[in-house]
Amino acid sequence: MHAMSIKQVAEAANLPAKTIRYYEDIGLITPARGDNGYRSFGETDLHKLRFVARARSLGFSVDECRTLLAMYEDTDRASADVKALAETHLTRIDEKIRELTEMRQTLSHLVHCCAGDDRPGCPILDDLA
Amino acid sequence: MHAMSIKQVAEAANLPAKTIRYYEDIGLITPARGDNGYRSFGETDLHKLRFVARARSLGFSVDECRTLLAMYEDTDRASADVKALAETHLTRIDEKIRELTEMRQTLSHLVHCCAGDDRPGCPILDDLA
DNA sequence: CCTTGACCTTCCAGTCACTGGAACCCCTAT
DNA sequence: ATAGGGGTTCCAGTGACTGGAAGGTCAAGG
Repeated sequence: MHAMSIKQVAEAANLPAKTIRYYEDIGLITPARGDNGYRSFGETDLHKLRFVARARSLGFSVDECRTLLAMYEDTDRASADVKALAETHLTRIDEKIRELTEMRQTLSHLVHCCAGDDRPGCPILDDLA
Repeated sequence: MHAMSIKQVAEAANLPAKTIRYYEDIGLITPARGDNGYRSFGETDLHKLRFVARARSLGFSVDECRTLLAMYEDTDRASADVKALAETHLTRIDEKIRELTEMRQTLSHLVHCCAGDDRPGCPILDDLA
């Protein structure tokens, strides 16, 4: 038994303690409690937290993390289901990249056109207006 | 005088009426009021709303839009100030693109590795775990 | 035994930029 | 008179935390 305090598990999962309490609040994890009411995290909790942290870092929403966790625990589900979720997410990422790239394009053009000196005339503001 | 109702100005600025009320709430615009208490938008209001809509579409925060509007109205300010703001924002965009591209990279690799059939084994979940 | 300090607990509020909805007012046309 | 299509306010919710207040718990040191 390696029961951990919230601080220890936070360290181990590389997540703020606040976030871990929040994840319990929304039912992502359900750590045990000691006699004093303190949370007591086991290996399984740590594993889940790391799983979620990784998925979050890949941009999945917390709700998707919940689904992914459920899929991970359901050893019978088809890999196609996971793939579908990941592909949807990939599409979303591509869309965001596209939007940002377009912004970048326009903005970088404007910045390039702006003298950036102490005179008032500014093509950036002119474009916005 | 082309006084407009909120619906008309919303149409003209291509913004939801709700958003325009919100912009008034936070002090971005201060439309006049008619005898019946209805908002009455003039050309200046429309111009500001379009300005903000354009800046928002380039990814500036609402607070930055406020600053940009102030800069636009201050005919004495240096173009360097505007450029600095835009460059900071550009850096932020680049950073986001970088993050998303990294996510995309990892995720697309995983998706590619996943059979996506009715068997349970899935490299995507294996990576998360 | 008492205190100090580090830890833990809960709960409430705030973030950002809206968005939805309820409850109500105004105006015109039928 | 009523129906509709405006308008108004205010309150609550979104996502994923984050900050802070008020208070409980525990081990070590004086």
